[in-house]
Amino acid sequence: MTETSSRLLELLSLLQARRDWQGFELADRLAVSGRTVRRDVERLRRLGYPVESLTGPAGGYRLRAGTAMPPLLLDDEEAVAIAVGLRTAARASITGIEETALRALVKLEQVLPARLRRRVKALGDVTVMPPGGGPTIDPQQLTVIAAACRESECVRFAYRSRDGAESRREVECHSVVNQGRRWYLVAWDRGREDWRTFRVDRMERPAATGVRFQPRKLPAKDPVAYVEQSLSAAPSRFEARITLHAPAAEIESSVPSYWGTVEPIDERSCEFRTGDDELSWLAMRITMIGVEF
Amino acid sequence: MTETSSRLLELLSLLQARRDWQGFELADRLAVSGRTVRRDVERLRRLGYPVESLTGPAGGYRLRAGTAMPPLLLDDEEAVAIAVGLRTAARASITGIEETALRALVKLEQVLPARLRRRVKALGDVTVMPPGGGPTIDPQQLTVIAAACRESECVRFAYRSRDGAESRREVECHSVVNQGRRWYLVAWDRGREDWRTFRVDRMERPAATGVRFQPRKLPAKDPVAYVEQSLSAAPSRFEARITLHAPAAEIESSVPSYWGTVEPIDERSCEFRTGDDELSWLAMRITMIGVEF
DNA sequence: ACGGTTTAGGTCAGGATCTGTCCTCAATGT
DNA sequence: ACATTGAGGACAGATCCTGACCTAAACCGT
Repeated sequence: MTETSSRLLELLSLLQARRDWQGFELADRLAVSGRTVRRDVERLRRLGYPVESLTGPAGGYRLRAGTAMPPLLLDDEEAVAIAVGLRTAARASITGIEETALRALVKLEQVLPARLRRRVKALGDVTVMPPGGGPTIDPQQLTVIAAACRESECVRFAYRSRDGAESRREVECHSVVNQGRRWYLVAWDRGREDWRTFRVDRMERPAATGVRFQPRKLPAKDPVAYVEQSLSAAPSRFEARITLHAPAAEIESSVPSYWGTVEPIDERSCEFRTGDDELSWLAMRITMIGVEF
Repeated sequence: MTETSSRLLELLSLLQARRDWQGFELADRLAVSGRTVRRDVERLRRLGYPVESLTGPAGGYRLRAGTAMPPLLLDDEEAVAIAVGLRTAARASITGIEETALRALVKLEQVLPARLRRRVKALGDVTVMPPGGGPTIDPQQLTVIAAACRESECVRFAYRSRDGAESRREVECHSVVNQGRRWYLVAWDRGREDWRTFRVDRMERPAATGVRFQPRKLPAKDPVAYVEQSLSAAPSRFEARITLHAPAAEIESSVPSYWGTVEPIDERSCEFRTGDDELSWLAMRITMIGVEF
């Protein structure tokens, strides 16, 4: 019955909104008898959501952390906060959860009411970019692409390759990969009839075409490996070999591996090889290592 | 019945995990007949969650964005991503949703399984602080305090006042207020028997005592107003009056109001009054305005 | 130690609901 | 035009839900 299910959801919502509830309060809110509340609590427990209870005065019910995530029942404000938080997390490139944040964001955006989506957008526009700049990535673009990957949908966009040549592409999205501060789309290019990786910040107005496709098998162990191999295949415009006055082991542990390779010279210094298309990024990267060179 | 309710939740979960589903797929996954799936979809619709459907080949079901937020059904990864995103959002002090992010975080942390909480903590520890430093705020502390506010629970902590004096406090939490890059707790100090505001970054090891209290009436319109009035009552150590070479209106719109006050001098310049305890923050604030002075 | 409060849960009866089956209809893409 | 897919009415049997009533157990404050 609709009645019972929605009441269970409402009960869950109440238990998330405040920590402690007494039985009669819940019975009141849900407009049922106390006996039914007890039965509902039992139902929730059977569904795997641990509802604690204490007897005696000052007793009551409380939703504890369990082993599985219960469905999160959010109000408008909270939904907006989560959307904004995820956008910044996906853009941050520091925490190591960008891809998951993106996945969660796609899920959220799918069901985010329009009025809330507007608010998220407004807040996102105000957001200050972290100093240092660099190519900005539009989280909106990212979610469009990630959603297309999830749904096996084709995407059309204009692409500006590294040498500045513009082209129009239509691709079968496979996956989205985050590498340091950059996002890449791994996809089957329908025009070229081959696999390609695209830098998301070089894409212009990506849009899902609505056409579905049968997922193909990627010629690599996983998308991350594929991106890595195509990146190393395409050499950078600038390359650097730097002697760092620090042990190789120390550098290796403190510097992300995709920045470059480290080779020991002696006990107290090592050689660091790296490259980039932008000289300023290269310089910044080296200074951020923070050792003598 | 447990069966029906959990099936509805699972259906909702499936509809969030992928966009398009055919009836027989859902029937298969849920181990019920197609007729029951149709009935379940109808139930969801009656609960306010808009499930679209298309007939014919290539038809199927799809959960659309509606007017209300459906319960979010997250897997472990996504829950961690959201928790981390909210922590950074609460700490960012740039988007204007810090307090709501904190509220959502409290709700999430209440039900976050222990193994996920560990992962969030590990990720949070790695997180790089934004350059510029400043007193760091532990999101963990914030959630403890915010939860105490929500539950009307007392909190005990050691406090280091501005002049360096240490004291132990036990307070009845009223609310948490974000002002620019700072967080304040508005609370009734049980020892002093009066209202106080505490800077969260000056608090040491806050912990809920478990004691509940009857909420008192705050002697101000709202907590934000209270914090503002107690901040202006406690003058800063350094004060500055700066002549800016830009119209007053422009400054007012581009600078947060809590930084200071703006008074026009003539059409092309204005006076900006501000103050802070730390000279370096004051300097940074002025340079961040980004106009001649 | 005791009484009051609060949750736990068994039982019962009547009513409501759910499910699968069967069938017909409508929409849509090939 | 046809095959596919969703919509939904009808039915029968099984199941479940709810409120009422009652007893037990845990717990707090006095």
